[in-house]
Amino acid sequence: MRFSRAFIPTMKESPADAEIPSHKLLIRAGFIRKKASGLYDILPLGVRVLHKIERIIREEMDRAGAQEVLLPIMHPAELWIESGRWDVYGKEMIKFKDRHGRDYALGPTAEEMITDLVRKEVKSYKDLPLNLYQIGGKFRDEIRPRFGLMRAREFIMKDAYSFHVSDEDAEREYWNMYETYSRIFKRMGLEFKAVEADTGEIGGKFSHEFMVIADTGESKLVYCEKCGYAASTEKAVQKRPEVPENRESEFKELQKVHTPNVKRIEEVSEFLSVPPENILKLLVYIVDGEAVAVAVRGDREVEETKLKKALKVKDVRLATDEEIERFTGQPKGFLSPVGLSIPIYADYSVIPMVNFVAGAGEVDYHLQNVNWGRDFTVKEFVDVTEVKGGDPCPKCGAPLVGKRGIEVGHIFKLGTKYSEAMNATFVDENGVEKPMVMGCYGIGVTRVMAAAVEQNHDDDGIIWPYEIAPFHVIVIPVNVKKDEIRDTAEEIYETLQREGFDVIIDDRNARPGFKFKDADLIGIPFQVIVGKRAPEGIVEIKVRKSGERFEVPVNEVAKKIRELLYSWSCQ
RNA sequence: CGGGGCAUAGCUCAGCUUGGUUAGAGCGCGUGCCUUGGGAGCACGAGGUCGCCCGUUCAAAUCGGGCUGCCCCGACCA
Repeated sequence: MRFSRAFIPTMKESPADAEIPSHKLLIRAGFIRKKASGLYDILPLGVRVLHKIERIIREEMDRAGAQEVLLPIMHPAELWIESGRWDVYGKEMIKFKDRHGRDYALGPTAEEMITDLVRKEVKSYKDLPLNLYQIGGKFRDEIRPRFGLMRAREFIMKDAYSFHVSDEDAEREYWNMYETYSRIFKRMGLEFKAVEADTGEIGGKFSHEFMVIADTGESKLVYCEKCGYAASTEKAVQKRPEVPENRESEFKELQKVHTPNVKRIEEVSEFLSVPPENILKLLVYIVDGEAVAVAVRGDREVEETKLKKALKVKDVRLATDEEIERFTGQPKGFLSPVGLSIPIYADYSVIPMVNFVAGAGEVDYHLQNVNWGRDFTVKEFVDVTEVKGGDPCPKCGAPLVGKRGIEVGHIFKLGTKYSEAMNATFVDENGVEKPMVMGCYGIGVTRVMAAAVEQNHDDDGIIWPYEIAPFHVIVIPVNVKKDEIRDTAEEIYETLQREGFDVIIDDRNARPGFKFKDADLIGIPFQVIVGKRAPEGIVEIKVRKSGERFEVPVNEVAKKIRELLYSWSCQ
């Protein structure tokens, strides 16, 4: 590719509506352009990266025994009605009618479509297992598209669905996909972590998310370097503490203290010189329409996904100030568990607490030496607070590491939810008809591109991992008007291409600084700079990632790049 | 959908508070000169129904109302 002919519109300034590095840089470096909220044009450089990502996915999926298909993105409503998701999925789906007035949707995911295909064609256990995948456009009318490609309304996804005769076989395939995904993200050169995840709407026994580690990630995760435990904070569990022996013997007398205008935990902590760990935080939640109190240790935060699961409810939200007063008869900021009329669920973190501080149920007063069991009744101890870095691992007790991540892959065991709803059955070796057991496995292809940038960039621009870079090498003649420089650059360009590298030559008649800036911004791993020493047959290789520079003879450029690549792969 | 903000040249933004000549700058774009190891310089030039509609006024980018689009904060997810 010749830069002078390439459609690579770079720019010096970031668009005003871009917030995070990947969004800014992908636009500045000419990979994408915004069409409308959550909709992006993918430009040639972007397409090159996506193709590379897709190629790795295809190779690994095929190797794992999956087969590629391509289903329509326009889904007939009947299938979604049949699975019961036409209304459940609701506003997230783009729905429309054709000229005959029939309902359709643009597919946000394809369980129905694939199940319909398989139920029609597969009747016997002899045809199972089956793992089918596709790579293509998906549409979700997100409530709030944001962060560029990270949460777009139209995006590219690899979605795979597997069908099995038994739960055991579905589980075997689940772990097959787990290994496959690990290989995929490793090959892409990304730092990632597979974590236990909440199964959400889909349900099922377990599920893993694949997170690309990045500070700007929307998801939080914790992992244990000692035993390997890793989980999304929506899922990460706390070990249930033992109730201390003879705790009653430590109980002190309940006391009411005047705490004028002291509401927040930090304020209470400071005013009474009590650490937050010995203050009870009481929150009122509306769960499926009913008010409940949730008690947690003062330094902990409620994780609503866990709360939802622990209480086995669909909807969870914090009560408004008005609702708090109405349901508890107590003022916000001084809520007391003592004499509270609504049920109190207490987090595990409350179990070991003794003689703690809590609100007194009236303005400007707190209670000291409060004890659960004596002063109020806990309806149930539940695990509902967010696990953080530093907390003990629930498996082995070692301190957990906390990180932020970008969810780029998710694998689920679906069970028979869709096969039962849609009557996808097979006949087993005993002639018995059974529903197929399913699994599903997604990778956000466009999101991977954004995540890769989020994880690999610096002040000058993108730093692509070699495997998914739009080009491996950019050849930069510093002055195309000087024959020796231009000719040497052209020679290197052709040689590298012949040697199998993806290479672009910056043959534009521009000043060197201008070209260097573009090369850094676009993030091509190797820059071959052809300058002053070209007449002596010496050029410079600059490594984008490290900034290292090497002077090498013209005929050893490919060799040197190979050496560098080899040394990286050994790390 | 709730809360907040923005909308002026391709991009980033001034001007608006206190209405009044021909609406500006930098970057980018075109032409010429000059320049070639980190987004050079000079000259000339093109480019705008000031998001849309309604209103107030002798007069609206500027004041008021409505609409639309976009962004940020919460519930969703690859």
